[in-house]
Parts: sequence; structure tokens; C-alpha cells
Amino acid sequence: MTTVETVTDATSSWDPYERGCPSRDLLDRIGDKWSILVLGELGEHGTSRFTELRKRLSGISEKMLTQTLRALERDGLVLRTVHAEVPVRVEYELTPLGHTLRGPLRGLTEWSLRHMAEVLAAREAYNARAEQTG
Amino acid sequence: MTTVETVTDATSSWDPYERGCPSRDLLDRIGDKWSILVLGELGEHGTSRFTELRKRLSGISEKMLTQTLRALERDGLVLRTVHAEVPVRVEYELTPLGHTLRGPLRGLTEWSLRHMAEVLAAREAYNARAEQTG
DNA sequence: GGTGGCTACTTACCGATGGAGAGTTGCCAG
DNA sequence: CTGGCAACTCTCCATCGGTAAGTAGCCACC
Repeated sequence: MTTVETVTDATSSWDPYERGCPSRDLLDRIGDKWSILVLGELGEHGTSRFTELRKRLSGISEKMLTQTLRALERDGLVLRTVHAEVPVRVEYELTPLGHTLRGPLRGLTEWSLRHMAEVLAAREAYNARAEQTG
Repeated sequence: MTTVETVTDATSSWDPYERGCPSRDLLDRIGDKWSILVLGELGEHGTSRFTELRKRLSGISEKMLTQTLRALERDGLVLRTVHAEVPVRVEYELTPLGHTLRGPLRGLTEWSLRHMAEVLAAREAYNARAEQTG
């Protein structure tokens, strides 16, 4: 009884502040620690292989890299191409949809870089206050 | 014995792609599911009380709301004011630093709203492919 | 022809994190 | 002295993330 077919357009009726809304899950997924970094890397370096990504995202485990890439692929943000060579070569790159996320994501990373010092200062101030008041 | 890690130099040398870099943790914190929503709510509604936030962010547990607000307060993004009344009234609002995050965060939420349909379509396509090959 | 090596994963195990919900504190009305 | 409100705080349990070892397919080397 509803006209659901016009969804391709604007923000329609999604609301991340409502429990159970898919947009909340999506926000969680793209705001994920490793997703942000993987998308950022693929955005800057273009097509990359599995081991390249693992090296550049220092500290990520193979399990999490696989898991993150799979999730991004499933959501249409990353394209995975398997070259049947020996040994196997698998390449990852952003889809057009994935590229549209670069802007928003860059906004986040730039903010964290720009305001890092202020946040660290706030933490020290908070800790100092905590020590005084007990 | 003050073990204060004086992170001396300026903001320019942070790199979230490096393990152990504080900017990676910060990115993780502000990209956190509940942090995004709490900051978004405080940005839109201005000063809010604990129970107001809990109602608006439907689905958040009290534990996570407290935890998220504490972390945001510690990082200097949210100001917490206790009014010694009966019953106690606690109000939360964004700090000036917190306000600077609204833009980047809005970028993310708007992206997820705008591209929700495409992502859902990609998931269905992925599942269909998985059924064929698997 | 068995061994080792390469790439891209999987799997097993375990400590940390998140969700549900009951308990706590302080104070005042009844 | 019991009940109720606001803002937590605590406990239990399921899921998640990290570590590290194992797997599969194929080929070069011995």
C-alpha cells in the first residue's frame, strides 16, 4: 500500500536514529575502523592486492582484512577481481559508489588529524580534574 | 612519577595508517556507531538530558549511553553539566570543538541516507551471485 | 616425486567489547 | 519508612577482534 519504488532518489524515509533502520547498520559499517582505512587506501593508491593492503594498513590481521573487504564488496563499495594465475592474484579497487564515499571519509580523517592536539589536551585536562576531585 | 606522554610535535606528523598512532584511535572513536548518533543528536537538538538522549537514540542501552558520553566528554567534544536539584538534572551539549565535528559527521550520515538504496541493491546482487555459484 | 614456497585466505582459541536488565544513590512526598 | 524519580552502575552472557597456525592450488627445485 506504499509507493516504495521511488527509493532510488533522495534520502526517502530512512532514519539512523531509529532502531532497526538499515541506515543505522550502514552508518556503523562505513564508520568502522578498518573500513575507513581500507577505503582510504584504495582511494589513494587505486587498485591494490591483498598483501599490499595488509602492509600499508599496518596492524590489521588477515582475518579482519578479508572480513572487511568482503563486507565492502557485498555492499558494492569495492570490486574484487581474481586473476587465475600462478600464484593467484587478487586485486581490489573502489567501485564508482565507493568513490562517492571518499569525500565524506576524507572529511573525517582530516578532522581527526587537524584536531588531534586539542583532543589530547582535553584528555589531559580531564585526567587532571579527575585526580583533583578523586 | 609523572608518566605523561608528551606528544610534542605539531599535528602534521600523525598518520592513521600507522599502527599505534593516536590518530587511528581517535578516528575509531569518532567513527563509532553510538558516538556518531550522540553527536548528531546533540548537534541538532542542542542541550539534552540523559533520558532525552536515550529516548531519541532508540535502542541504545544505558550503559553504552553513559560510556559514550563519558568518552566524548573526556575528549573535549561534549560538555556535561550537573544541576544539584532534586531529582538531579544532568545536561549534555556540544563544546566548540564538538561543533567542528558536525560537518564531517553530517557528510557521513547524508551519504548513508543518499546511497542506502544502492547498497541494498548491491547486497541483493551479491547474494544472488552467491546462490548461483555456491 | 617429494619438498618447499608463493598467495590468499580459513579456522581455532581467547580475551575484550556490547547488549539486556536489575540494582544503587540521593532526596523528598506521602 | 515506603515509593518514586533521575542518572547512573553492575552483572551476566553473546558476539567481536586479535593472534597464530593451518589450508589449497600450483610450480620450481632437488
